[in-house]
Amino acid sequence: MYLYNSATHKKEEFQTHTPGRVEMYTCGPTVYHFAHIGNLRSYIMEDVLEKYLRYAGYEVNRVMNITDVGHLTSDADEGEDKMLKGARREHKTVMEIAQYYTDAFFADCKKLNIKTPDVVQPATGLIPEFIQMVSGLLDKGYAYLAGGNVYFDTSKLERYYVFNDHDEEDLAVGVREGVEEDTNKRNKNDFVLWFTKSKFEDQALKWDSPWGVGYPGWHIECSCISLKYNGEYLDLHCGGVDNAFPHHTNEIAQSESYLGHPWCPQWFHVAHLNTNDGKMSKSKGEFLTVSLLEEKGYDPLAYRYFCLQSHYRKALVFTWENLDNAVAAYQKLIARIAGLKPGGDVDQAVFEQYQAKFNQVMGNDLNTSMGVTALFDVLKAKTDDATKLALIGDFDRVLGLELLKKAAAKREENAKAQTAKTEGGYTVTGEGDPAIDALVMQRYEAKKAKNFAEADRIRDELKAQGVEIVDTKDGASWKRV
RNA sequence: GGUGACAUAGCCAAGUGGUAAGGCAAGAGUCUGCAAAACUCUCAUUCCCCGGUUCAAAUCCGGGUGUCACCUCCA
Repeated sequence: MYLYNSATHKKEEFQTHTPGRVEMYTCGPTVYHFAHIGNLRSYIMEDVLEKYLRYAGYEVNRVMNITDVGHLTSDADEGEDKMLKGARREHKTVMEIAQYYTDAFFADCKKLNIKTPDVVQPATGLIPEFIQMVSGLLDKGYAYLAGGNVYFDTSKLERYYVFNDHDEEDLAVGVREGVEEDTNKRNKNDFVLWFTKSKFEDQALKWDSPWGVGYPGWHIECSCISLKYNGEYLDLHCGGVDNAFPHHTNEIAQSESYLGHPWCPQWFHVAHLNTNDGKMSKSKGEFLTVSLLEEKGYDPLAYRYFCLQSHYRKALVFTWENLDNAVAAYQKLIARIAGLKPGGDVDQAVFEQYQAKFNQVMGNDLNTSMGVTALFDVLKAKTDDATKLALIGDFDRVLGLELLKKAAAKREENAKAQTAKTEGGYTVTGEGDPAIDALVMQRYEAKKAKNFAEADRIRDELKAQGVEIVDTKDGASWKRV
């Protein structure tokens, strides 16, 4: 497969350290609040990537961290810990908050059909390992103590800016009001590995360490968790684009300095979900969650479809109109699949032909938009329904839209309609409610008498009850919607 | 100020040098008393702009412009 690699700025053939096996790491959520649908876009695309890798025959070991400590609102030893902020907002302990939002995160993932990673590791569960790594970096001379904190010395590296061509001189520090430069730092981009001194005194979670009681910096957790569960050679690291600098840059600095050899050659960055005025963000206050979509009557999987229609490396603009567009497309797709008749033999030649095409587009930098198009191509293909259903089921192992399941449910719903009444060649089919059958028949009588006002009145009355009439060739059918 | 990504119809988009896929929306038709649903058809001489290379450019090169992101915590 070919994947765009943000470390080299090129599309490259995907390679693994151990043939056939992918060591994959994905940055997980900071569990101080609900994930918004912009956050979830990344997890959806990573999920599709993981599923495609498995589909393509790789064995995948996917690791994800849960940031439940040490995530400052700023890198400059300033501001508040996000976890603590969340806890204070809700009058709960930090650990209660972490558990609550971790559960909420995975509940959202489930609704979006995002597979839980093979390993999920909360940062607070690995403190001794963090300390060991920080000690190692100090021993090797890559870190220094200043003002009570341990910092990573970026000047010790030959190449620190791996994702872009920053010139240290040009980096703006404290761009935003209220962020002060940390004067303990020797270089502009040095970052904290371990805090013992913080400007806020009531940090809830603290651990003893060789440098005093404190807590880890944000970046160390990902390096350390990956090292523990993926081993010394990581194949693929994923995350949102905003993490490329400084978070991923710092991870590389730490990991390679500690290990003494190259660490992860391939980086997969997902672009943001934007609103009309820039990216969706928690710091802006209002944000959309999966629950909110559900409250508004949206199927979370329609949002997944919305994301798949676009490419992961392209900013996607969220508007309700765009989502409605996706909902219509998703529902039509399901309705068309529901119209296919299950059973019968699969035409192997046709199956392989279409499968190869799907494989090719998905293997081309995860072209999900073309992957979705492949579904429509199958529907239009000149082959039998059994083959079409088999292909759709096969593609959906990667796309994760639960197409067969939804189509089967729809088919079942349609089957509930049973012949209820036939009079004078006019057949009313419905879900088995004689009262409604009678009304539909009354409407027919009114139509026959050219009393269209009455006929429309009955249609409106049924609609108010949530019953939809569909006129057919020789009668009418109704269903509850 | 620096760095990076992106720019194709009303919207989401494919396209990786050979003459603009697909989906949604819209319009027309069939059906219908009308509507809905369904089905059929239509819908970019042109790909942000200006140059260049080439028999041939949305695709390659140079120069602009615009949008977004990162340099603060964010997916």
